[in-house]
Amino acid sequence: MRLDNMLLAEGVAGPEKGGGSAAAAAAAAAAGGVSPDNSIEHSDYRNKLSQIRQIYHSELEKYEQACNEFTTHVMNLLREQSRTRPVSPKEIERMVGIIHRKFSSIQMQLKQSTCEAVMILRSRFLDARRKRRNFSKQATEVLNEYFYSHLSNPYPSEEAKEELAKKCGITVSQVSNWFGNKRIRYKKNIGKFQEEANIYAVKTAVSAAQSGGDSPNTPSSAGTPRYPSEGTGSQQHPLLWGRSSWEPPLPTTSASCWNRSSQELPPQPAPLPCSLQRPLLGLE
DNA sequence: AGACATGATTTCTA
DNA sequence: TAGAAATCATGTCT
Repeated sequence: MRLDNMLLAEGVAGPEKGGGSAAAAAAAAAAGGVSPDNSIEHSDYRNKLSQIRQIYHSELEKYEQACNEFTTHVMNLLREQSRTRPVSPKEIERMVGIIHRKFSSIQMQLKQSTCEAVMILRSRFLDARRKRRNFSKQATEVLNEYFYSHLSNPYPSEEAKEELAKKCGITVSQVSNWFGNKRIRYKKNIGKFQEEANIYAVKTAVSAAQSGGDSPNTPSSAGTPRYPSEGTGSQQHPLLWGRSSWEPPLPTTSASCWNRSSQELPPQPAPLPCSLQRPLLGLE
C-alpha cells in the first residue's frame, strides 16, 4: 500500500496526464535553486520519470496477463481433473488464491524496484551538489566587497545576509555558506587572498571617495585600508575570528583568527597572537 | 585528463 | 544553533 501511494505520488502509477510533473515541480521547489536552466533539468527529470513509468506499466500489464493466463490454465487443468476425481469449488478457490498471491508478490517486487529507480532519479535531481552552479560574477563581487570591507568581523547579521542574498539573487543560506567557506579558506591561505583583498580594498576606497562616504553595503564599517579597524580603533590587524582559539596551520604570514564573540562586543584592542602583530594583506 | 576553484553538505563544538 | 573544519561533488581552466 505504501509503495502504491509512493508510486502514485511520484506520478508513476495513476492517471497518465501530467504524470510526474507535479512531483518534478515539487522536487525542483525542494531543491531550492532557481537556476535558469531549471526547465531543462525539469524536462529531463520528466523524461526519465516517464521512461520509468512506461516500463512499470508494460511490466505490470505483462504480469497481469501472465496471471490471467496461468489462472485459466490451472482452471482448465482442474476441470480436466474433475472428470477423474471430485474437485470442490473450495479447492478451485484455493488454487486461484495461491496463484494470485504469487503474482502479487512478483508485482510487489516490480513496485519496489520501480520505487528504487524513482528514488535514485529523485536524489540525482535533488542533490544540490550535483547541480552546483557558480554564482554570477556580480554576485561574487558583492559578497567579496562585503567580506573584505568587514574583514575584522566578517559575520553578516541576518539582515545583512538577507540584503546580500537579495542583491546577489541567491538564498540567505547560500550567503551563509559562502561566508563560511570564505572565512575558512581565507584563514587557511591568507597569502593567496592578499591580491584579491587589495583589489577590493582599492575598489572600496575608490567608491567611498566617489560617493564621499561609506559604500552602500558597508554602512558602518570601514573599507580595507580603513578596514579592520571596525570597532577597534586599532591599527593592528584586528582579525580575530574563530570561535575557538584558532591557530593558523602555518603561522608564516600575517595569520589571523576571528572570534565569534567579537561579533557581539566591539573587538577588543586586546591580546592578539603574535602572528597578528603585522599588518595584513601585504600592505606592509 | 588532471589540477584547482567553488558551492554544498556533514560533523562537531561551544 | 551558528559557525569551524573537513569533505564531497561539480565547474572551470590548462
